[in-house]
Order: sequence, then structure tokens, then C-alpha cells
Amino acid sequence: MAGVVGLEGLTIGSLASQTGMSKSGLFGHFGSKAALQFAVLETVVEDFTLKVIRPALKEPTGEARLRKLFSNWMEWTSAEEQAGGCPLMGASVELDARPGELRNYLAEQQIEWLDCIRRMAQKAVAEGNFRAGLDTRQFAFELHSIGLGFNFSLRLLQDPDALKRARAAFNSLIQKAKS
Amino acid sequence: MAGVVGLEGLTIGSLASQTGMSKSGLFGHFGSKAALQFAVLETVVEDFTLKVIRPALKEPTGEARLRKLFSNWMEWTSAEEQAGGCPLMGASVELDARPGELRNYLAEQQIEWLDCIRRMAQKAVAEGNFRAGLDTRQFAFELHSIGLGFNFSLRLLQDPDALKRARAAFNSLIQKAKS
DNA sequence: GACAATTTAGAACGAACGTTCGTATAATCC
DNA sequence: GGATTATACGAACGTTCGTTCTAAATTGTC
Repeated sequence: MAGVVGLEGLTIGSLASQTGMSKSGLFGHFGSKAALQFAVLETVVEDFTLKVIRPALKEPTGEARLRKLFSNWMEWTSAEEQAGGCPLMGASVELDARPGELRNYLAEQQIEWLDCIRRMAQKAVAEGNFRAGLDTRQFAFELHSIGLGFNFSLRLLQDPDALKRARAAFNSLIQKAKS
Repeated sequence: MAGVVGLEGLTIGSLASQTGMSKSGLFGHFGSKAALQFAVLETVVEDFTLKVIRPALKEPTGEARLRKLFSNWMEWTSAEEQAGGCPLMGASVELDARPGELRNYLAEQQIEWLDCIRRMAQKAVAEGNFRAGLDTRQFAFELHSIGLGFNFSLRLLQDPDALKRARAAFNSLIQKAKS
């Protein structure tokens, strides 16, 4: 629901009726709407870690791991359960101008995400898979941008070629990192 | 205001008090909240065309025009008046799972935007500035992705290097289009 | 099986939501 | 200059918002 209507658009009443509970019954579990929003965001981050990052860590370091990370990410973003597209990207746009704990938490997590990409790229450099002197922060920026573009093309434009486009961009990014 | 709280988060009451008008007085100009949202989005699109696209059309076709388009876009996205980041990107994420006239209008405009980029790239190909056989739709996808990444890094992460990163990505995209 | 703790429900709260109505003022037209 | 049309206002509508309170039901423990 938060993916469709946003974390602010999410209401306790509609969430309660969706789950078959009473408003106050559901409310009791959280104590405030802000706490509910935080819990939602925390759950999303957990899910992301579990389905995107963790499985990639089982791959050998370097390019293989990055490829796995990317394909997991694309799968997670386009999953049907994410009715409104990647909820993290949704929250990023929704919260970027609303100071508060929620925003701070999200920003932290997203910085960590970019750093995770950076570290993987750095590993690929160390192993000689990527060229020495590669700007790995720039690499992370560009990889993340591809994800944002994919989410946009898939969700708003409903472009059937979205995944193809994202994959092509990713491959050329990898290529660029090598030479 | 819509950029900060979203098109749905925008309320007639707060907008009225912000403008110094009464709720009903402001409401009378639009007739419904949906009409207000539409008017806001239309105004944003107009502004975007005026400040990003139109000035670029005065440049010579090809790479120069694309460079101007990109720099205008970055300026518009990071303008202080856009308190909550590029309102079109904000609306894209907010509306992508909410069927309706508003969503249809936005999707149309964004398709047109991508096509505008594609046409400029195509012109650069025709003039021999970009390599023959370049996938210009792919080019548009990647350019747009850079814009999304810039907005993200600037607004959520508040990364002081955001513009530098976006420019570097753009330059390497241009480079790639040539060879 | 009694008791304590947790979980749920129901009713109600003040505030804010979008919207409607009747009315008063300001601008425009013949 | 009087009739007409815009424009703005204040008050109120019914609804929904997040939240609080109290009571009933459920669960777990000895």
C-alpha cells in the first residue's frame, strides 16, 4: 500500500480494513502513524537486503557478484508485490524534502546501498577485473541511475523494453569499467 | 508546495493560507482538487518547456544542442524554487501506480520528453557527430537515467558532488555515442 | 483452572479534509 | 449609471484523519 499511495498517503483506517482489523486494534501495535511508517520502511529495507544484497554475496567477488546484484535488483524492482514500483525509490522522492527521522533513516540506508555497490566495484578493481584507477563512487552513481531509469520506464511509461534497456546500460557500464 | 508534499499531499487549505486567500476563494478558481492538480502539472510542464527545451533549440543541432539541453535540465532540477527536487520526477513516482487522467497526462509528457532527446540524438547521428547505427532510444533512456540519479543524489543524499557525477556520466555517454 | 499480560474492538475526540452555499465587493459592459 | 458578470469571502456540510479511552476477548503461565 505504501508503494502505491506513499508513506504519507498510507492511512491507518484503510490499512486496518485491508487487514480485516479494527482501526484502534491495528493502531495499538504501533502507537503512532510515524512509528508505523518507520516499521514499514524498516521492513522494506530488510526485504531488500534479504533478496537483493545477501544472495549476491554468495557469488564470487568481482564482476560476477555485481552482475548478480544487478539482476536481483531488477527482479526485486519489477516484482508484482511491489505494486507501486521500488518502494525505496518511491520513499526517496517522497521524503527528500521532508526533514525528520524517517528521512534520516532512509538517507542512511541509501548511502549504505551506494557504498555497497562501491565496495563491490573496488573489489573488482583489486582483482584486476576492472581497470586500476576506476572511480568507484562514479560507478555506483551510474549503476544506481540505471536502476532509477528502469523503475521509471517500467512503472510510469510501462515500456516493455525497460528491462532490455537497463541491461544494455548495465553491460556498457561494466564494459567501461574494464577499459 | 506540490514538489515538497506531492500532488496528493497538496491541500487546498494550506495552499490558500500560503497565498493569503480564503479556502473557498481559491477553490472557486479550480472547481475541484483534481482540477487544481492538473493545473499545477500543466504549469510545471510549461515551465520545463520554457526553461529547458526551448533555449536548447536555439543552439546548433547535434552535440551542442544536447549539451545545452543537459545543462539547462540540471539547472532546472537543482533550482531553489523547486523545493522538493524536479517536480516531474516527483510526480512520476507518485502517480505511477494511480490510474487516472493526471497519470495519463504525465506519462504522455514524459514520453514526449524522451522522444525529444531521441530526436536530438538522431540529428547528431544524421550529421555524423554520433556514430551511425546508434540506438537513440537507448541513448535517451540513459540520459534520462542520469537526470534521475542527479535528482536523487542532490535531494536525498545532498551529495555536494552530485552535479560533478552527473556531468561525468553525461560526458562518457556522449563519448560512447561517438565511437 | 485462576491470574496476568497481551491483543483486539468499539465509541468518541478535535482537527483537517474537499466541497457547497449564500452573499458582499469589484470589475465590466451596454 | 444601472445591470451583469467575476471574484472573494465566511460559514457550514459530511467525511476521514490520527489518536485516546475503556472494556472484552484471547493468550500464555504456574
